[in-house]
This record gives sequence, structure tokens and C-alpha cells, in this order.
Amino acid sequence: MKQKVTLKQIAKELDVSISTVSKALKDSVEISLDTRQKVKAFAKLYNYKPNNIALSLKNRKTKTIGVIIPEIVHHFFTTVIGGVEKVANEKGYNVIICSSNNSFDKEVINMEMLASGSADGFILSVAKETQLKKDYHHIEETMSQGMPVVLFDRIIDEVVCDKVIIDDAKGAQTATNHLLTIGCKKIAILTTVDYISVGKLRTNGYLRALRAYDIPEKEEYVLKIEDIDNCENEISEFLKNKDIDAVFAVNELFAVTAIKVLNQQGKKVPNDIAVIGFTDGILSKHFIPSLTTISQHGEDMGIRAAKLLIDKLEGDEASTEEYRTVIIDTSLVQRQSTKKTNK
Amino acid sequence: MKQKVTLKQIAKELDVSISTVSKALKDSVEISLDTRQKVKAFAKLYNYKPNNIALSLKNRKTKTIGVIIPEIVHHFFTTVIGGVEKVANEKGYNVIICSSNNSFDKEVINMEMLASGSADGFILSVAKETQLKKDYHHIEETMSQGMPVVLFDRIIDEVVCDKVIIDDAKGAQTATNHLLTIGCKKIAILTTVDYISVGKLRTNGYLRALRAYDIPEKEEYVLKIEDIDNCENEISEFLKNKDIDAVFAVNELFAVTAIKVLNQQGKKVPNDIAVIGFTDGILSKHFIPSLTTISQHGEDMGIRAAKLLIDKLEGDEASTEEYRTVIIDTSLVQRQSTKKTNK
DNA sequence: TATTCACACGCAAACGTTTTCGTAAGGTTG
DNA sequence: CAACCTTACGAAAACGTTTGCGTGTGAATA
Repeated sequence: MKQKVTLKQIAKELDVSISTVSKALKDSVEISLDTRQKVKAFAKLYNYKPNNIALSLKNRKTKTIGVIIPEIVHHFFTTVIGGVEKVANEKGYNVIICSSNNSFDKEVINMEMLASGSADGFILSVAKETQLKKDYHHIEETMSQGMPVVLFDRIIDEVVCDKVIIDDAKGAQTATNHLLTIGCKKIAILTTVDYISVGKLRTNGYLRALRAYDIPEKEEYVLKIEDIDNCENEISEFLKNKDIDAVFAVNELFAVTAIKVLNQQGKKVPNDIAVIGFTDGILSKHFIPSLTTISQHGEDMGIRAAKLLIDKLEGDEASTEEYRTVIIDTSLVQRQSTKKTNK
Repeated sequence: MKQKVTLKQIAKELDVSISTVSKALKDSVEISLDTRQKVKAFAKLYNYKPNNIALSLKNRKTKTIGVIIPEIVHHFFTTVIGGVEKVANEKGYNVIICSSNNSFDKEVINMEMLASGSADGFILSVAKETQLKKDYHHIEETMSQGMPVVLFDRIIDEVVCDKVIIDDAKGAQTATNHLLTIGCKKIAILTTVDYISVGKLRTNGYLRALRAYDIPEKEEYVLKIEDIDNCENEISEFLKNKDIDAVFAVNELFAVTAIKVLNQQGKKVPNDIAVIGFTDGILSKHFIPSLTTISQHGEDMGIRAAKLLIDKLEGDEASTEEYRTVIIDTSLVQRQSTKKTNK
């Protein structure tokens, strides 16, 4: 098993100095054409590749971006990662992905791990627990050590840094408006508990839309779900015999679960009740009926986030102190779940 | 903006040598208790963290695992990653994830990138293109440089290394058997083109099951789909007026698409036609009807793969030369799509 | 023949660690 | 008082690069 070949070994074999080899490989005019060719031939033969670690140490940068997300098994986040990878690879950056599993501790550990030499900057969507705990010292600390951070989706208002978000409230308003436009008046919302920032914002957008249409908001139309994994019973209970004509769900799972329980309760979607979701994932596309939803354009978010980060990483000192918040447009994706066939 | 603090800086501030600081932080008895405490207090104050890059260079290992998968936006792969992360983190390893996007070139680039210093070993599921091209030089090369590789799911028989797979043929046989058991006799299969190893294996399993039941295999019952993204028309055409009572789809998407077109053609699932899938993902769980399917236990695969790799990484020289192939059991997950309500 | 000048190359420092070995100061022993 | 042993610390090498600068060689010039 041959080991990785280093400059030193090549130098020894060819009986020249390490510097000569290094310079020859870089086609430096300092080195004679003859030697250059010899070195390069040898290097190719032995499949020489400069050791990234040594380079990182020398250059004090790793050319890698750390991405920390709450859950890896989540379609939206993976689309964001896709976007990040796209521009990162274009610009010669590596991407390290860690998931916090929605745990504050794991988020901190991952961040410190990557911060101590493995990454030049971060793209981060914070864990549920972090939002609850409101402890952001790890983020502040990383930034104070000179590593830029870009927050996306689940951001933190109190932390001053670059951010990429969608206008959750506006998206929710668009969704609700769509329901109102097609004639619905009694619209229930399935949302999350308030400490999830995006959940709260979407609830706000829903309320705003209702007000704009002068429809009184009713408490009984709002269900705030804590335990996402066991939402079916809760939703079933909530929807039972409720006098409504539409449901706005703040994520895919709530949407399809709603359709499922409505079916069980003898209601047809979309004819009896329209359902609209949020996030354009696998389920929305392939469910029957396919789901009308708000697309967050995850890949775009990733692209923008990566660009922001790399700009900061490569920018001059001047730009370091400005922070931008990019708002990605959402769009309404109309499908079957809100299509009234006759009315 | 304070910079990251190094041993050198601490040494300077405290007017001792670098070695003293290093030893003090490690609680070496060589250093007086007094100095030790002073150094440790100072280090804590300045939030000293050893620089991983320097450590990697010194120790000639990075304590990170490179994972390369064909697509990041794929539920099965993310579950595998979840498993990998679990054991990696337990054992103090970092995980770098790259996606090849099913491109041979990107797979090679990613691998070389990580191989030149960023990772100690690899967990890899090869790109579609790689399987087609049958060019495995990058894998062989990495291994010959002393970096262990564990292949999973989409493996390559010709490459000698550790592997983690499921018995695709057996899983497919189980699936087909299930259909036969519930009384189906005319079973169609929706599969992929043959160069996708798992597709071919699953097709074989299907055929094996039929033979075991003495049911003649009919060419007209087999559809090999090339373009996964536009499978609906193809499936629709294939299923039209076909005299069948069951469909075995080798992945989720084919399964739900089948159900969709069957619905359009006026057939009910499961009552008229039973459908079984492969891979227990989001769609299978939440679709209506929910899908009977073969679970691949992705997380387990990740766990086993990571264990194999770390064993090799930390094992003595002796174990380096043995290669193991771990076969993860599949299991039948029975849901609605094969439940005959009356028959 | 002495001076100058390319040319082609090597030396050494630096990045941040760890670790082996050397050593000065002070104390103990015979 | 000399020989020795602890104790507590520092110097230096090593990991693999890059790069500014110094330098020996031969040829061209005066």
C-alpha cells in the first residue's frame, strides 16, 4: 500500500530541494524548463496532490463552508444544501454538513468543532431548542472570532449577521388570500407553537389576510401543534364537526394529515374543503390530491446564502461590517387540493 | 474582532514557553501545579480551543469521514447519513457530505478533494453514471493510498472493500411473495433499466418469486423505466387495459405514480389492484392509501457502514486486509395498498 | 583578468500543535 | 563540599506547504 506522496519525497527522488519541486509544479520561471518538466512528470506519475491540511494551516483558511441544519431528513433543508453546494463547488469551496437534530447542545458542539479549524464560515438554520432557549452565545462567539455566519430560514432577530429568509408572513397571506379568492370564508389554520419563528410568522400572515378581507378571526379556527410527530389525533379532534370550508396548513405534513382525517370524516378535498400547504416537497407533488402550496425555493435560498457567505469570506475589510438580509420570494403553486371542480 | 487565540499567544502573555502551555493544558505532571492552574485559567478566559487543522497535520489524520452520495435530496440517503452521523459523533468523528448528483465527474472530483487531506476514509454510494461507465479508478486509487472505503447500497462488485447492502433480490422476492400470498397472480413490475444494480437485483427477486410459485414470467408485465423524472406517461401507457391484479414498484415514486394512473384509469387500489413499493420513505407513510413496502432500514445501513469504516480506521494492521460485506435485513411493512378489504 | 549579471536553485521561516530530550536551579546525601 | 537527584521548564523537530531572499555557477562584459 503506497502512501500519499509529498513534496519531500519527490524532492528526494529527484535530488533537488523541496522548494524547487514546489516552484516547478507552479511553473515558476525561477526553475529551468528542464527541471520543471522532470518534476511535473514525476508528480503526475506518482499522482501527487497537495495536502489540503497543510495548505489550510499555512493559508489560515480551509476553503470549506460549514452548514448546520436542524434535521437532515427534511426535504426543504436538503434542497437548500443543494443550492449551497452548487455555488460552493463553483467557487472551489467544500461543504461540511452537520445536523443538530434540533438539539441546542449538538448545535453548539458542531459549531465549536467546525469553528476550531475546519470551516471558514457558517450557514446555519437554528435548532428548535435554540429558539426556545434564546441562547446564542455560540453564534456570537464564532462571529467574534472572525468567522462569518449566514442564518437562513429559522433565523434569530437578535443576532446581527447576514440572513436569508422568505417572507413567511407574506407567503402565508398569499396562501390565505388564495383560499379567500376561490370563495372560502371559514378558514382554519394548522400551525406550530409560537416559539417556532416561522410558524408564528405564518400564523400572522394568515391573520393579516383575514383582516384585509374583514373576516373576524376565530380562536376555534386555530390549532397550534406542539408534537409534530403525533399530530394526527390532534388534527382529527380539531377538525371533527368543525364548520369550515378550508384549511391552511403551515407545512406539508399537517396538510396531508388534514386531508387524511377529512377523508375519514367523510369530507372530500377539494370539493367540500380546500386545503393549502406550505413548502413544496415530495408529498405536495405526489399526494392525491396534489397539494396547492407555497414554494419556498429552497435551492435559491441556499444559493443566496452561499453567495453572501463567500462574499464576506473573500471580500475586503470594508464589506465585512455590512450585513444584508435577503428575502427570497415565495410563490403559489396551484394544484388540485384547492381546485373547486364546480361551484 | 478578536482573533482565535493560540498556544503561542498564551505563552507570550504568561511569559512561559509554548511547550509549557501545551503541557499545562494536558495536566502534565512535568508542570508545577501553580503554573498549570494559571495557564488553564487563562486558556478558559480566552476560550482557547486547539486548532484542528494543526492537529490533523501533526497526527496525519483528520478524524473526519467523507460521505459521498448520488443525491442529497433523497430520503433514503438522508436516513443513511443520519446513521453515519450517529456513530461518527459518538466516536469523535466529523462527517463531510458531498453529493455527486449522479455525475461521474463530480464523484471523482469530490473524492479527490476529500482524499487530499480532508478525510480519513469514505462511505460511498456510487453515481448512476459510475455504474454505467464502470470506471472505478478513483476508488481504487483512494484505497491504494491507505484510505479505507465502505460502499453501500449502490455498490460495485468488482471493487474489493467493505460493503453494506441489503439483499435487494430477497427484498423483492419478499414483496412479490406478499402479493402472491394475498392471492394475486398477475403481477406487473415497474423497475429501472438494468445498469442500475439495485433495479436489476430487484427485478431478479421478482422473477425468482414467480418461479417459486410456478407462475410463468411474462415480458408484457415488465416495464423498465429509464427516465425516472418523467415516468408518468410511460407507466400510464404500460398499465392501460392491462390484465393484472398487482403491481410491484421498485421505488416509492413508481408506486405512487402507479396508483395515480390506476385511479385515472378507474381502478381502485388496493381493491382492484394491489400495489407494493420499495423503500419506506415519506410518501409510503403518508400517501393515501398508505403503501405496503420493503423497508431498507437506511439508518442501520449508515450505522453499520460507519462502524466498519471506523474499525478499519482504528484497527491494527492485521484487520486492514480483511473485507466484510454486511447485509442488512429488509422487512415488509404492511399498509393499506395491499389490503384486500373483501375477497 | 577582474567585475557584473542572469540563471537556477536551496535555505529558512511560517502556520499551530505535540512530544522527546536536554538542562538549570535548588535540594539532598555521603 | 562534592556528587547526585528532583523539579520545572525550554528548545527543537516534525507534520506538508509556500515564498522571500540569499548564493554559487558560468558567461558576458570591460
